[in-house]
Amino acid sequence: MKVTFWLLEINSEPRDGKAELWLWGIAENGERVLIIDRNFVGYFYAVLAEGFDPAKVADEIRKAHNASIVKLEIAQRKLFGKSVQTLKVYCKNPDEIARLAKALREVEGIEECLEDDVRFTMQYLVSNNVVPCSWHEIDADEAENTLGVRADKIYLAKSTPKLLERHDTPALRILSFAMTCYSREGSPKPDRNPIVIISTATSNGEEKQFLAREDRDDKPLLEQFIGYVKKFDPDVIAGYGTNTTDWPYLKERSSNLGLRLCIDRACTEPHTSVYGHTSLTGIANLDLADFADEFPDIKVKTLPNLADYLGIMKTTQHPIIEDVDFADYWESKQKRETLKTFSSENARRVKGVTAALLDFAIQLSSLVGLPLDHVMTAAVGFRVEWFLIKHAQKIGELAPKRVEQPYRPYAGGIVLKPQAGLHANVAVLDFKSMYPNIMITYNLSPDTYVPPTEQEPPEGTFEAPEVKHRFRKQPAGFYKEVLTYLINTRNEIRTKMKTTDPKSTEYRILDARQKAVKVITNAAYGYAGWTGARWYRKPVAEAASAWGRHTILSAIKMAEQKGLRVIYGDTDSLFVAYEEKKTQELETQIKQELGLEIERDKLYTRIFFTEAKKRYAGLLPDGSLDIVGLEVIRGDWAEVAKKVQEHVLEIILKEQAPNKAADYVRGVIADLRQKKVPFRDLIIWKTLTKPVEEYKIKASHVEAAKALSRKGWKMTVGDKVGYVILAGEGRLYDRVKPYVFATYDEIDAEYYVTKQVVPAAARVLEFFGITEEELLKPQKKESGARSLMDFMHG
DNA sequence: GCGTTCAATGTACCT
DNA sequence: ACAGGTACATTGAACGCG
Repeated sequence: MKVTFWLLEINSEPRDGKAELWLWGIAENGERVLIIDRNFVGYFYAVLAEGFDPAKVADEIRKAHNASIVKLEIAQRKLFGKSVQTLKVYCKNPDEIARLAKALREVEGIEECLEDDVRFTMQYLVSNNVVPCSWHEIDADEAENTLGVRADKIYLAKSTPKLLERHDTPALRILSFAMTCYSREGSPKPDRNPIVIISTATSNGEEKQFLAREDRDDKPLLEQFIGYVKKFDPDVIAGYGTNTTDWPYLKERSSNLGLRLCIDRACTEPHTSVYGHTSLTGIANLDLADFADEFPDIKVKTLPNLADYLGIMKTTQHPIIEDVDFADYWESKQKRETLKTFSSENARRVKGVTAALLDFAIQLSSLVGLPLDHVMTAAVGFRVEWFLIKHAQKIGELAPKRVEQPYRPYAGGIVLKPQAGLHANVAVLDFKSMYPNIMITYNLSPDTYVPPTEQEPPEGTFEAPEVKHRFRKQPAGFYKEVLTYLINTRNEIRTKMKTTDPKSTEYRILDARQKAVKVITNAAYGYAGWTGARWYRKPVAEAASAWGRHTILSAIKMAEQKGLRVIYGDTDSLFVAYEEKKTQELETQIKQELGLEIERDKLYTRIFFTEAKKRYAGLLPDGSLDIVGLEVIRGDWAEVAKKVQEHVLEIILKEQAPNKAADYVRGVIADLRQKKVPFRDLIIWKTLTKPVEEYKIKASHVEAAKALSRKGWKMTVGDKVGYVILAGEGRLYDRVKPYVFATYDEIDAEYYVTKQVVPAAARVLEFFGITEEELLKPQKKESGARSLMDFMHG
């Protein structure tokens, strides 16, 4: 019979010395189905050296390794665009692939073995064009559920799933949860600290809370939670920080209490898989902490901050409780209620964030071909890479080996020195997807690269400026094909969106899909220059940036010839004193002469530049402020300084009143000294970028991290450490305390005045003749301050 | 021995 | 574990002084 299903998850299971694939899906009628495919045989390619007879080499191999080999095929493939003769070696047991490939590398006539490093499930997906989070049709027989798995129907595959052209998503059952542990000695340890609360919120609107007993016995809690998950039978389980914290904790805690944490659909325990993430058989396990990385605006990546940022739950209205206070809250009768509320709100936050971001994750998964629960944990480079591998398969290109490459940096984009000060009517002209378009235009790709030793091919080459790397004009290279496909696809989606109701589900999915396509498109250049990439070729990235520099420099020349004043520029953007006609002419000329499109992005009513590059603030016609690079948008400055600088910029850009701004700053300084500024505005956050013991110098955030460590808090690389500066003698790093341990009385207000507020304000005001010293003087000084017109350009 | 100078270190940002 | 270009604060050793 024919079964139409949407692929949620995939895993492989050993069976009789072979392996079968389990495809977990949702059928059109809403049934949860497991399709077992026993027909797929894993393989790898043995690339033949030139001049060897494939048949003879194949015979040799058969003789030596007959037991492990199911089938041997002679296959013509491409490697970096070059035609190669290969033997496709099918192995009975996928576990033997790596071993056999290693053995075959020693065989005479075999140059290299490829794709032996692609995991079995991924090989199945890629080679059959089976795509996660997409619909397929398959010919299958229904089988009895003798496996004890949780599925409405089980089928045995009779054919390969056939991908269908549709992008809708079935209604998924989603379980969101949040967990709270009790510990008096820092980070909870599963061998001694109980889980006291687990809160859940499901997609069907149910909310539950599981509590430890009064004696903090959490065995019943765990049993109830496990039972509840089984009963609800989710397709997706979402949480925050679950891969690193919750799942390992739940697993170890269960085991210590003599319980088995079998909540997945095969009734096995969660297993740690590649990328350090947790897999639940038949269920997509989503850790929203991985999603937080998609939002650079969120500086301190916590669940409440993520939910706040997405407008799901404001931290101002639903206050957070710090980890260090959990034990106290649990022990007090009254506070425990607050903690319980906080916990259920966290489950609700998880639910809200999941609802907001799942569309994107699903579309990214279906675009790059990685299963849903892997795609968000995968680093950007791997997302691009899987997309490329999927595409390579379609055109008979082999996935090259990842080869250890020495890191050799190369020149990047050009940044112009800005014309410092205030400007009115400044337009930003941006090159549209500059690097992808350059790669397409000049056919930059590993397979089109012509090394210096090679002769000029008859079809001719594009030669990059400065670096002189050459690329064949024909045929279209791998990157060119992929990027063209991506750009066309995005345009098609965006065209379709124009005729779709913006409130419809379809529109939402299209928008998520075009975003996913954009992410992959924009990451392709970086991928090409990443030494870890399978398709790494330094000249490709180096040529792209060289052409980028050439392009922007040419554009500047053209602008200036037209009398357009260029105020600033960075890599692919030009800031010009806006003149409509000249700007339009420039757009046309650039399109004609450089073959690249530039578009007018923003038009600033006024814009302020410091002397420094990459730092400015502009006022848009709608009255909003765009602040770039300055302290306001940096996560490692105290909030008090950021607020002051933002307000100063607003006064400057909107009212052009530096003295008013200075008075405002003096007011905040006075508040600070009187301790009227909220404590939370004094916290400084910095990331731990390496293990504490590896630092060569004493740094404030490292000292704060050590203090947390001493109290039992586990500090790991990537953690953000929040600390405050205390009054006292000595080096800064000696006057640091994690904010969760500090009281307001200990604070060194003077530090925040002289090292935070004043420098942040002076960064802007110094251009208007107001120095740090003047800001520190209690009274405003009328004389000497010049009129703003003296600072205005044009 | 003490203050000053400056390269090194570290973080976070921009495109 | 996608690229390079940039600003800035703080540390800590070298430096200068005499």
